[in-house]
Amino acid sequence: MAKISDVAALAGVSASAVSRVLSGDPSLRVSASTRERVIAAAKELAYVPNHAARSLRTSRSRTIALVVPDVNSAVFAELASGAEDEAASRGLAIVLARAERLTDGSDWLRRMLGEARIDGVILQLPDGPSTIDLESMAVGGTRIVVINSLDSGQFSTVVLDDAAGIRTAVEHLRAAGHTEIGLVGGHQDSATGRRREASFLAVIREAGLPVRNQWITDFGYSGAEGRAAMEVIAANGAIPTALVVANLNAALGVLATASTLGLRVPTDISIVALHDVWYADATWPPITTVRMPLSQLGATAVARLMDGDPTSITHDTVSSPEPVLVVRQSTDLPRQSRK
Amino acid sequence: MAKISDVAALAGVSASAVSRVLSGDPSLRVSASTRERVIAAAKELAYVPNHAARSLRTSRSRTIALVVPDVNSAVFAELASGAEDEAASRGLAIVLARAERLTDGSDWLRRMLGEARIDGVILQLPDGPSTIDLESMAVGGTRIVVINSLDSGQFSTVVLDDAAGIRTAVEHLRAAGHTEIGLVGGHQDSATGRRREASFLAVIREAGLPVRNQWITDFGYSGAEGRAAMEVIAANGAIPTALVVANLNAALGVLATASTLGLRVPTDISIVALHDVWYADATWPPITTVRMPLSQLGATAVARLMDGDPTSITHDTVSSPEPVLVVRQSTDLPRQSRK
DNA sequence: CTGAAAGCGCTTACAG
DNA sequence: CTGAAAGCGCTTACAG
Repeated sequence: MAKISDVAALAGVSASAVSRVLSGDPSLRVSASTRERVIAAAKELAYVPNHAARSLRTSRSRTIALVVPDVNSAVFAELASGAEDEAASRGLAIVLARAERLTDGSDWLRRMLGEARIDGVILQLPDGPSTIDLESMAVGGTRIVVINSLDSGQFSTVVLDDAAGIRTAVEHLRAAGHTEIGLVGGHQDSATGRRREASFLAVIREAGLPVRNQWITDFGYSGAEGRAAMEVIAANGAIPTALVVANLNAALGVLATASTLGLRVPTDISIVALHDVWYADATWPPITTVRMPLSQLGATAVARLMDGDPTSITHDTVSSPEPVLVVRQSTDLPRQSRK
Repeated sequence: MAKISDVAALAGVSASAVSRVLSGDPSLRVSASTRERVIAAAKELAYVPNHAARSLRTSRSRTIALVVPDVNSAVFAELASGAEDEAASRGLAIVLARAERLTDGSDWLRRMLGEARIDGVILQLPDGPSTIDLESMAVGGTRIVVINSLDSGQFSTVVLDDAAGIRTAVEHLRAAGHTEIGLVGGHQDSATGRRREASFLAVIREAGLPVRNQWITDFGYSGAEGRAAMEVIAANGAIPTALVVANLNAALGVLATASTLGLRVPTDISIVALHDVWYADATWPPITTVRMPLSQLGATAVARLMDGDPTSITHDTVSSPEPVLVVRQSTDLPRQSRK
């Protein structure tokens, strides 16, 4: 590959001048013709600055890590797309890693940071009790943005507007006439889980609807945990006429177990889930969801990571575009209003 | 962060010695006590070599790009996991990119390569007519491994054993008594599409079963294309008693459209799809699949990219572990043998 | 066997 | 306003 001295030689100027012209140094006053010669020479040689050299010189890698608990998750693909687009438009590369690289005994992130290979980390904490030593990550002033999990604390955070999502789901059910509404929620030792449950309780109370503890579970967001939640709720006799499921993965488990238990959806129980995915049309019944702005979450996280003062802590909520209800066939009128 | 000269000073040796001890240079004969002092000093200072400096010196970035057409795809998550594990065990980082970064007008990959930011590329071509200028990617001896698409040509390739997968699917159907079997296949201008169709025809003919052109479609692997395929097959009057769907995404579309058209699965038609996903239990009916070794595909691609002579072209098929049939509820006896 | 020195390709204070 | 020079932190041929 051509290097900067090749461009300088072809243009008949110094390497310094080439660097400054190409980087758009505003303090540079060079004649228009010189500038053009430099640009033409760079183009002719298809010059691209060597990343390692620039990185060594500037101490910036222009690379960030995206660390997620589960590449399989319903939310990952859209999140990653949003982050990737924003990163690409800024000339950043995104390195992919699963959260297990962060658990005790793995020095993956420590190495990546120590090697100065990444400038920052976008981190989605796993649901449930954390096995990640967050403190030890805050080494050497590393920029960290925690997404879709924490919403306060010593790290910058970006979260979805969970309250708006939950409200959209509940209001859809209320509009259909439901008054007995349960929640299949996330772990209460994770911030999203607490946030979504608190939002749910607030909306239900505000509407003057009954809150029944046996209609509320907090097993978590996986399909298996959704199954467990449905089993527990069904075992309690008086089951609600509708469920809000705080995550689509769990909702698939809820659907499967409802079917196994002979509960017809939506005839016996209506189900609405947070997060829309492309295959929601192929579940049975096709599941009604609330589409959350995951792509924007990813993009915002990249922006927060790179913009502004690295030492300032910000806590953002992505509230635009608003959650959108996607009505499919898992929600209907409540049982008692049928005949 | 500590640098090599800090370690050298603490250990009382030269930077050269530190570099050689830490990199395990075999030609180095240093006293055991010196070696220990160096290692102890590096540990004490938590020394990690600066990646940019090493990269600049060695002209190796120890980073590879994983370029896939669709992060949303049913196959991506497992593929990425396998690649990531293999990469992490080799101290490589994986940069994520969607194939649209490669289409005309985008110079993303050219930049990444030109900047010497990546050592190689694992590339899954999009299904359908290629909009990617493969030739122009072969710049500066870049290592490229094309996966799950091409199986010959000027680039090294790694593919799944599509023939074994298709055979597993067909034999499951034959064992249930099906003789009228169709294929919902991929585009015939993509290599996987051709490979899977050819395998299907070979197995069907070998079994002495009839081949009917109207039972075979080649719309592609997306959910929407699966819908179109089911519509076309259903419109043809004599529909087969079973379908092999060459990709799970398409199978979800097939299921949805079968339901819309009033075709009961598996009572009226059995469906078996290539690729298993975690949410297959939540489709309706839960879909019978053939699990392909996608994780191994990813790992093998990383190995092929990094090992051996960069200029040699290899064409590999991942045939271990073998495709595994996962029987769920979308397959049953054929219609006529029911009563 | 070990260390001093060169050099990878940039950017940027500094001198002219 | 422009260029020469230093230096980012490594690795490795070379000299001793």
